Amino acid sequence: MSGSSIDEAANFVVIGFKSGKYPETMIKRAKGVTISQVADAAGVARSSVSRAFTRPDMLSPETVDRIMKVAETLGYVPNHTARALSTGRHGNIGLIVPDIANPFFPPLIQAGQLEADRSDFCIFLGNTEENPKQEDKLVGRFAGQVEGIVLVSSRLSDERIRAHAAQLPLVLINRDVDGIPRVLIDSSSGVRQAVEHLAELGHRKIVYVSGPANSWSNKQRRTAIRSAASGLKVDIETVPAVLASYTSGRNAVSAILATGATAAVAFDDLTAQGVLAGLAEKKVSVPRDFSLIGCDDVLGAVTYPALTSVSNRSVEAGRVAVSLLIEMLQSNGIRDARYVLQTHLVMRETTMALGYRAP
Amino acid sequence: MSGSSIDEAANFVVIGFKSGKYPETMIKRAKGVTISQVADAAGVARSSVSRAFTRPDMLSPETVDRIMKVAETLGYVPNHTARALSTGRHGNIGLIVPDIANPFFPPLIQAGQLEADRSDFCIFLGNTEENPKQEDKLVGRFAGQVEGIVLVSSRLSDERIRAHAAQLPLVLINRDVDGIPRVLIDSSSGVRQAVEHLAELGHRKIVYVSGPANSWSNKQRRTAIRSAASGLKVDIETVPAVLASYTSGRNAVSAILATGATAAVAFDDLTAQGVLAGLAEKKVSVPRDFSLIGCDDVLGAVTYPALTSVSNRSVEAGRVAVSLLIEMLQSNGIRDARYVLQTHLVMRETTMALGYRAP
DNA sequence: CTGTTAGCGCATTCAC
DNA sequence: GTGAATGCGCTAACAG
Repeated sequence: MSGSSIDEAANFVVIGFKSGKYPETMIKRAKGVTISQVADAAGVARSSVSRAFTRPDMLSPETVDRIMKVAETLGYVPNHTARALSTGRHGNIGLIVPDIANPFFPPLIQAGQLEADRSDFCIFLGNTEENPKQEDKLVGRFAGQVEGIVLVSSRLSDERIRAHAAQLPLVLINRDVDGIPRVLIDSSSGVRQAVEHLAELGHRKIVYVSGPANSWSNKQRRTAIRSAASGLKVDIETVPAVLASYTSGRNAVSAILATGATAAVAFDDLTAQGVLAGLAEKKVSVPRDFSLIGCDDVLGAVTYPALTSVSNRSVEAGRVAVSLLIEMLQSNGIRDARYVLQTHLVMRETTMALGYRAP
Repeated sequence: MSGSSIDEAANFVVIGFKSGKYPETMIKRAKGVTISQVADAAGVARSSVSRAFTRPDMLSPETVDRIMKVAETLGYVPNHTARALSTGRHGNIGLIVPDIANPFFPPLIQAGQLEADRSDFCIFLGNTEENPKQEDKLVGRFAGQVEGIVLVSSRLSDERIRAHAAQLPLVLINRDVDGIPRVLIDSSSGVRQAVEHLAELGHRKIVYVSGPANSWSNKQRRTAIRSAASGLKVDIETVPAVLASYTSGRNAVSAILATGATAAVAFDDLTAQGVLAGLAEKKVSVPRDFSLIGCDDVLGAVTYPALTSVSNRSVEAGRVAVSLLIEMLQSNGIRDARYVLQTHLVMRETTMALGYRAP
């Protein structure tokens, strides 16, 4: 293994391992049948073979048929790379996210993938680990081989984003840069509903368990909560959770209870889940003693008690962004589009009327 | 919008939308600075520019320096596609998974991505939606532009897998096809520990809430549970859950309780979470009245009560598979490797000694 | 309808 | 150490 990185994979067991090559039959890879070989075998010009695959309508049906048959038997498959060099179009788009492991993104990626597939585009996936430098690097690396890029929750500065947009078609998700096509998930609408819901239930003091300070969404949510509360005779207190995570939510519980609030809205579902655990530790029952609402609805339906949360629209965001990008690519036009997806409250089992509590 | 798919995105609001082109400064894309332009500007031959980027050691340091400087100011960036056509290597690998939205895969993808990045490879992501035909299609589409592919939990037949492997380097995860390099996550070791753990706690009747019938992992886990139980004086009953999901777990609860068992091991964490919810509905307290163990450890740490589960090793699997593939690519050799990653029980809060229960 | 001719941008022999 | 030619596999005018 010559000190390869695989060696570092501690704790594995190699059951079978044969070094050396495969038997003759397996090592032989179809080393790329070219268009010329097909042309020769079919007795036509190379361009006809090309046409048979790209514009069959330009050829007589019989010719197409014959070429296809020969291609089939020869095992010819068009070389995507060569085609791309010639046409300048490779049918690939890039999708760059900050953190695949965050449950918010996979559905978005999936939806984007599906949409790309509908137009026969392949997806390059990039994960920036929340690192702007890595993001820059990925965009550069993708640049040569994708026709456009969807940047999700970019951590780049507006300047860098503009710079990249000057190089190739770009669509943004959850980032509002003027002049660059973007789709925004407006969680404020859902957050507002959350506050109204809690107010209706009789809660008069609500705490917002905040998320990462540099997050666009966090800012948006905090603002929305404040503005919603101001018209409703309810007090808002903010408790920071440092990171958007389970543990920080759990750690925030003491501070939350200290405020005397009877309900909380958390920056996201992970944080809410942490709060839930912390509350249980302190024998505070949800929703009987305390109401809790999450955001992004990524865990709500699969945990117990089922978490009331704000919908995320990430599926639509992924779909619309990719669709928008492909449309730009195909029409070769750029449009200053700004889609805003509204969210709403998804009611489940973690909220309850205040009156229910022993007075 | 001419009836584009974006129109179908119900429930969105377009706040700003200007059709037409960008102002001059924005529509002008750097239409690809070529090696020739750099050569001219630097007063050298095209080949020298090429060398400056690929084999700087073949040029005098001053020349390299001058070329690089010119390239920089011109904004030249090597065209990946053209290079690929010329060299036959494009530095891309494909990663195909059945379902990105399943929380089991994202960490695996992330790890693979990270590993690829270390060797400057880009990743094509494919999502098959659990559909073999889609998987076949993706492999074909990728074939022209990746050097190798990692197939995760492939739903393809052994024959199809072999056929693809004859076309390009392939590495399998959780699929045991002889002759194809593969990395397997052996959940049986962890499941065995789970049974032993429950036995030590005094449980004498355990039910296995099974997963999808056609799943390699499900088969493996069920077998492991049986064999572990046989040496420990504990009874195993199997309750099917049809799908590996929250709702099917929730629906299985009646059947589970009907067996008279005092503990359960679920096919995966999602199912376990469903069981947890179903149990709570029936006022059965976990872990006081009933012990529960999940599999894959994807939710355990972020839910309440924290779920005892079997580790998944998906991160290592992704890392090792990609590393293996890249090694194959670079050494141009194929090896019949078979890595088996052992799992173990991760104890949290959903199991408890039977004796604790009121007798 | 189909064949001919040029490149796409780069890496890579060869010479010098 | 550097320049000049050739080709990777394919598409796209341009003729016929």
